[in-house]
Amino acid sequence: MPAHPFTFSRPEKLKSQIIIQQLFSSGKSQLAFPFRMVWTENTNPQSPAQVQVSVSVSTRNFKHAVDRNRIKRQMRECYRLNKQLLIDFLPPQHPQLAIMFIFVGKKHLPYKLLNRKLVELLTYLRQYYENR
RNA sequence: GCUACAAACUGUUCUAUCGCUGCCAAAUUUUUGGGAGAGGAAAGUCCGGGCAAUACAGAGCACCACACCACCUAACGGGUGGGAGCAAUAGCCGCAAGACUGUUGUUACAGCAAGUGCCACAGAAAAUAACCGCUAUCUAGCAAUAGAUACGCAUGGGUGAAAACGAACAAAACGUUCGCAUUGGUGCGGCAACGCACUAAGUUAGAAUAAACCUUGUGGAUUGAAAGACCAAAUACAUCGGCGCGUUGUACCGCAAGGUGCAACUGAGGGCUGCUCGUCCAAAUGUCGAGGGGUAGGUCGUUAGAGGUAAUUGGCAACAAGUAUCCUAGAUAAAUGAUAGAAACGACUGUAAACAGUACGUACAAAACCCGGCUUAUAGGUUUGUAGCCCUU
Repeated sequence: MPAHPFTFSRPEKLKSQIIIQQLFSSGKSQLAFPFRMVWTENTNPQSPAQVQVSVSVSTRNFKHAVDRNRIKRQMRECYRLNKQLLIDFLPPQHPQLAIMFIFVGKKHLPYKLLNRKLVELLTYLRQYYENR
């Protein structure tokens, strides 16, 4: 358990193109508007983190980079502040999780709503692994 | 003073909590402290250059770009200054066409006097022009007029963006005069584009069109940082080396040599461990080691540069020179933030005003190898210019 739990540093970011390809070809998916969560278990982890996360906003819905950046930053912030919901629960020997959050909304929404919906998704994921 | 337009400059600030990416210093193996962290366009990716790889004797064709002159620049299709054309406007000369001077705007501003194409609608006709008309001659007729002839006449009409360069006089007909385009000569001024003066020719060439083909001149290798250079796990593989590929029994197949299965022994070697012991795994298409190319991944390229800021000097200016001073982002599924509160400025409402209130607004927009431009977007504020309106003198 790190001293400051609300971090989001490099090992926690999902970057590998190969894992992301796996994610979309064989991952499971859950929708909670305006988010769509795709996740999978990574059996060959490259980093020590238990969960790797990435966020995405489509160019089709948001033409300007400014808008995409802002939404992505807010999504990362939501995850950073709420990730303990999931990580505290997972046992240490559990395989690494790779998660991608995709913003599927067409316009910008208030932060409080984004926060609530992301908590919803994390809670869903937690229950999914509890019931197995 | 207000409004509109154009250009230039500027383009929010602070606090708290929790974070992100480099750097520096401690501590030392993941913590602590310090300090840094988007733009005028970072955008569009439209030009030019650096840089890199590949290609390259030389020449031509094709293709693409550019096109008044001089200068600036690393270079440019960029910039500065100048010239010319065109348009508008004011003044002035002229009967008119048109000329001159000033101001403003504008031009892809070499060639249609090499060839080809095209020229809507209207109109007889849109480029070997004869519809109406006109002239001459002949015929008919008293005459008005009608008809015929001329390879007759571009001079009047209407159409059109344009009608055979334009105008005056005239339908005067192989016109006269004037003006302008164009072509040439001489002199003067200017680096040059070009200008001024004098002078000759002057309807020829449609005084249309080249952001029509084209012609002439000049320039241009191709691909872009996902360029390119280097390091390189695991797994698999080319290659090389060490050790090993054994013994016994039994069953089956086979004429035989031999092969296959099962069991036991041996144990090259490996795992567990810091080492030994121990224990487990392990047998022939084996195992251990070396090893090259090379994948994931990483490092460099990569942020000190045609750099910024001052005043000085030279230049009308773009810009240049030396001097002083400053160091100012470096991510890579891509950091530079999120949330809360306050302030400032503005808007609206109330009010004479101060001021108060507000679920109000604070633009355009995010670096991605680096520079120089161009183009486009931009709330609010400041300055300058132009135009209009109102007030005062």
